[in-house]
Amino acid sequence: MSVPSEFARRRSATIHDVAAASGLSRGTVSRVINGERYVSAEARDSVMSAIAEVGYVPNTAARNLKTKRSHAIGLIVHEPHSLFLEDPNIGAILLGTNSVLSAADYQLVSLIVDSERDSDRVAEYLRGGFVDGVIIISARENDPIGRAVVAMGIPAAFVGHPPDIDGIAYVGIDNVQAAEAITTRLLHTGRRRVGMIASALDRDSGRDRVAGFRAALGDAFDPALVVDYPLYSYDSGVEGMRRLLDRAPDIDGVFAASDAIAAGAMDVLRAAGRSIPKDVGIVGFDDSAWALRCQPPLSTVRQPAGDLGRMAAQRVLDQLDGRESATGGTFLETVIAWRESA
Amino acid sequence: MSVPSEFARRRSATIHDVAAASGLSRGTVSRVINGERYVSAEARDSVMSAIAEVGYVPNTAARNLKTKRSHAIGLIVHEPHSLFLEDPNIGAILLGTNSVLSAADYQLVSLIVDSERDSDRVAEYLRGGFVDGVIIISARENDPIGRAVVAMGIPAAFVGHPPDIDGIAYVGIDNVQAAEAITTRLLHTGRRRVGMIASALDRDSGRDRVAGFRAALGDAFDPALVVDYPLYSYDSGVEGMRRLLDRAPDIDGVFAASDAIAAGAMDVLRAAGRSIPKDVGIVGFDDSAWALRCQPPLSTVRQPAGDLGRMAAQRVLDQLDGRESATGGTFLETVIAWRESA
DNA sequence: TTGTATGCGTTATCAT
DNA sequence: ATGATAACGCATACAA
Repeated sequence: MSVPSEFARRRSATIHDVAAASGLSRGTVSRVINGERYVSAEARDSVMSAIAEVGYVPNTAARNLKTKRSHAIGLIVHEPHSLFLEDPNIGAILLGTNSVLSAADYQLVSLIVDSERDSDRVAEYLRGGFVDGVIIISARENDPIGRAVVAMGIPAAFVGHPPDIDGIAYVGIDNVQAAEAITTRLLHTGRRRVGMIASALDRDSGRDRVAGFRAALGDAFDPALVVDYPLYSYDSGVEGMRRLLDRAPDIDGVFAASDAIAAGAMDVLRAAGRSIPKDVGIVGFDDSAWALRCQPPLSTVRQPAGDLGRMAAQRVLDQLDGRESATGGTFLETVIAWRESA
Repeated sequence: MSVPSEFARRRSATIHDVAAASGLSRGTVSRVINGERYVSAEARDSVMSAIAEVGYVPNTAARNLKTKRSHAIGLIVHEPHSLFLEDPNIGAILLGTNSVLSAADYQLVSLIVDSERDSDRVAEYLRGGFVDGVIIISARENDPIGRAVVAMGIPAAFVGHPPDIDGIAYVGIDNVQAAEAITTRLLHTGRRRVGMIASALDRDSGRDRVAGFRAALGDAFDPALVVDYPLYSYDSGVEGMRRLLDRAPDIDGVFAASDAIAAGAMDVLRAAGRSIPKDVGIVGFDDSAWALRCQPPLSTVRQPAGDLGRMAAQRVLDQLDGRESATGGTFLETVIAWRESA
């Protein structure tokens, strides 16, 4: 150990000091601070000026201890290193969540899980009463934190995809419907041999996109034209497009399970001398920063990431007020951003 | 008001319960929990099993109230909406900070400032004793939060660029040196007419990059070949390159103050029929996701964003232990990622 | 080595 | 409408 910082030593004004300065009791001061009824106008005034005079700020630790509420809500981001830096939706979800919580006077606290150790510490943090509720994005199946949250019964909402647990609230998009819609539009441009580069088949989102693709194709569906990779990455797109080209040189349409994948696929197509969209039409998923950077700009499914965040926050707030039970999914509409790649 | 959630009502086991279950006193239990000396092995054992038995978890609010420490450190992200989503460094800083704090068993708590209201609430949050220290990225000059932090004397470190306040710790890169280095390398490729698209001249980082550019050019510096725009964006690159081409059709080298700017400039150059790097060499700054997406890949300055985050965390930790005074800057080395655009 | 007692700053329940 | 007082769960100085 060493010298504690000067900050830690400092004592700031308490209700006690305010009471002394105003000549009223601590009870009355507390009532004024919490805006309760049954306080005279004059009492309120003198308390207010006493507060200003002594520079009082409420001590949250004490208040939390007493009320068992922290007025803070945690947002747990559980992404592997690389994806975290690349995923365009995380930032938007964050901002959306923050806007709703901010309006309700809750403090958003984001917690990053980047290691086993983090996982444990975050679980501890949650149990410590630092937060009244929690939003979890991109939970894995079999996630220890997810299970801890359920076990504790803390108000929560998952965003991204439904977890493998019952009795939990979640918000997401309808991946089946969205995939089917954009594939259908791709078909309407006259494509005959359409393939898919799928990804993350260990998650509902990944599986559902394949299901939608298949539904759109109907009888024309050919399993040989679907390849899949674990990660929604540019590299997966490169690999996948090569395989697809190998299997079906006459391919004229591609549905990529993410924009990053589409970007990789497009570079391979270009290198193979195919022109887009003349020879091959391609569509993606996410409407991320990749989409506009592609040449030509990519047609893609827009995820309402901000709304996802807002909705998740709202659902936690509702549970907090006992207005809602912690169960069931909410699905938000996606829209297709139709550009020049198909 | 409405029905409070069931969670809020729940009471979990306390030290009291553990004491009862183990037949020891609350004091001894507390000592075991905090790993203090002077506890017998048998006492420790029975406390441990009692903890497991009753499912005890420490109440952080109570502990904070008593110790005046929260073992949490805040990371304040103060970026305008759009930049927040685009800036590639923020995620890396976040991860770097988290790794150091995690190892020291501190919980990182990220706070987003996205509105005036947020600003106030975050200040309140800091005063509430939720965090023992704070890291602030991309603070503005005249930032109310920055001033609040200084006024409270809470251990802090700024990352990104030095604030306009004295007696504060900050970490950053040497923008002058980095800009000079990459411009020099650009000149060594034989360029004669080299321009710059500058940005954010209201911040040190922006001004320093111009200074470095100028230093590298020496007598060859021509003010007419420097254009500037408020935002480090793709659009600034498009605009800037058009102006530069207008003023100096014979331009053969460009230093863009960010990768996004470089990307915009490259698209304009291509549209104007200039080949890169044959006709014009171009370099950027940041080594962001843009750099690899450019055609050809962009030569650029790599910011050690992860290290910046780690260093900032370390400096806060040092202040917390009284090991360091809260003042002075730390500058980290940049490296140049030399690719094909120049 | 262990137990006892006190206080951290609030809110909330009583009287008044 | 206001004032006294008892918790909240913990750490710690002191006594044993």
